[in-house]
Amino acid sequence: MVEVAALVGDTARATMLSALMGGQALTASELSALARISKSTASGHLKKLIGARLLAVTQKRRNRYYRIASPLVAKMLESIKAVAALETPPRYQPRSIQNDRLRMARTCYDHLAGQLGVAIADALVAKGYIVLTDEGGEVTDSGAHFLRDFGAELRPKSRSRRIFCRPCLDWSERRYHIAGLIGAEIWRRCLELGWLQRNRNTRAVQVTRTGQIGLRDVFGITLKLDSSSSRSA
Amino acid sequence: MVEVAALVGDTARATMLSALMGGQALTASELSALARISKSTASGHLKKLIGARLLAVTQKRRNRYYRIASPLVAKMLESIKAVAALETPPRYQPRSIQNDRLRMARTCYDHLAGQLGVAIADALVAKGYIVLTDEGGEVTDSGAHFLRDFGAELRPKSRSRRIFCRPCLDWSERRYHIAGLIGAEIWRRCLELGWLQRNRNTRAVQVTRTGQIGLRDVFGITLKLDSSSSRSA
DNA sequence: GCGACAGTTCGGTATCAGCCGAACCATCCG
DNA sequence: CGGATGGTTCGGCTGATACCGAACTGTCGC
Repeated sequence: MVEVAALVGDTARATMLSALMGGQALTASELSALARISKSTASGHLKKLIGARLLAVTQKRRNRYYRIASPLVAKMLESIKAVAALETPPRYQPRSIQNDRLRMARTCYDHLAGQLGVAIADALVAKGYIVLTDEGGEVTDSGAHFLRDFGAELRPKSRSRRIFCRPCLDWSERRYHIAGLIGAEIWRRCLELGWLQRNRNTRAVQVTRTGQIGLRDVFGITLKLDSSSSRSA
Repeated sequence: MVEVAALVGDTARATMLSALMGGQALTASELSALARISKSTASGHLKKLIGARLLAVTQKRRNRYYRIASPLVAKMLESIKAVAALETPPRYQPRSIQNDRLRMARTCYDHLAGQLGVAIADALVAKGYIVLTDEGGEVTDSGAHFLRDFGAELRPKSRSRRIFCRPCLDWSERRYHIAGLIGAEIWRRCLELGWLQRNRNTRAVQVTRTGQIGLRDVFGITLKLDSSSSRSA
């Protein structure tokens, strides 16, 4: 336990892990650049993270692509971030276009987060398609129908008839969005439909023109795309 | 995020936090003894943990009682422990009566864990009283009936009709047990009935004579109380 | 083969954070 | 009041570890 936390408890390593929480695999060089440390230092850090099985790596051509080793690790990082967000006084970080983009829409390992993630969760709850509390979530019958129409693959993993969806506390919004199988499927499908696009080296997500229309028509979500985010309260 | 993880990433502090995960509030002296550090060092650590809102403190007479600040923090520690347990090669820690007791039955913040916790979860699942997957859990109608008969208070927090129960990955058993509202209620009721007893300064839980009978009759659980735990695979 | 690029290893430096004991403050109890 | 107990603050010590540059390995593409 100590070792794991200590690994996350270093700025350079935490930066790398955060970047990888975007869900994309990144190379050692990219990670060293993001963390603003020399390649040699980064190499050492990555070695430790691999050793502790927080990261996994695959060699492709002459690059080594690092990624979060498992959903369990992702969940842990989520929960650490959630606690850290609580602790931080309400708005300490300076506003910047970068931060605003992240607050707007970003990926969280394998699902959507930020205002968009929360908006989708809210919309589905409002329509009675899912039930979501801080202890758990579930897709209703009508919700399963709707999501299947949307194009999501909803095989419940185990034998259980129910399709659960895990709530994930959003550090920027302090509200829940949808993680787990359902969250991953929604994100996958949005990509597939060309509604959303990811940018390399950042967790921020772009909403395309068709995406704006689609999100409005299907989910009933209208996005205020200018950085007029309120953050009130 | 870094700060929070760094706080947990120190042996002395992690020991204290682990002890407090037993659910009981402990004094500074007790914590310093458990972590085997001087009072002055412990005082410094506790100050930091309070500052970061990982712990909360209440003064009672001339003692200061420290406790985990919130369920969110508890959840975070759980998840760190879960990852750490995966990483650790299967059975590195030496067997001891202490460890065996902990593996047998212990508290995890506000609910039961260890073989007993898993056994209860298994029993409830087998009888169709709850549904439990790695993404979430829920009490069925018959389960709600059963648990109410048992004496648990089952008010769903929000308006939603459903009663969720959060699954918590057990580091010693590598299986899920029941956390959240339901888990807390079961533990509370077991204490109330005198089935279980807690020991000061340890997370290990004692099963009383009546507890053995009650667990067998109500939940259908027979406990092998000798330390013949298998841990096979 | 030969630059160019990706990544690791090694040696040396320096900072940081944990640790303790002693002194100190506060509360309790006889 | 005075000794005992619980806890914090302070100053000084020390070990751990993050950091870098330079040298090295290996792979790619021309």
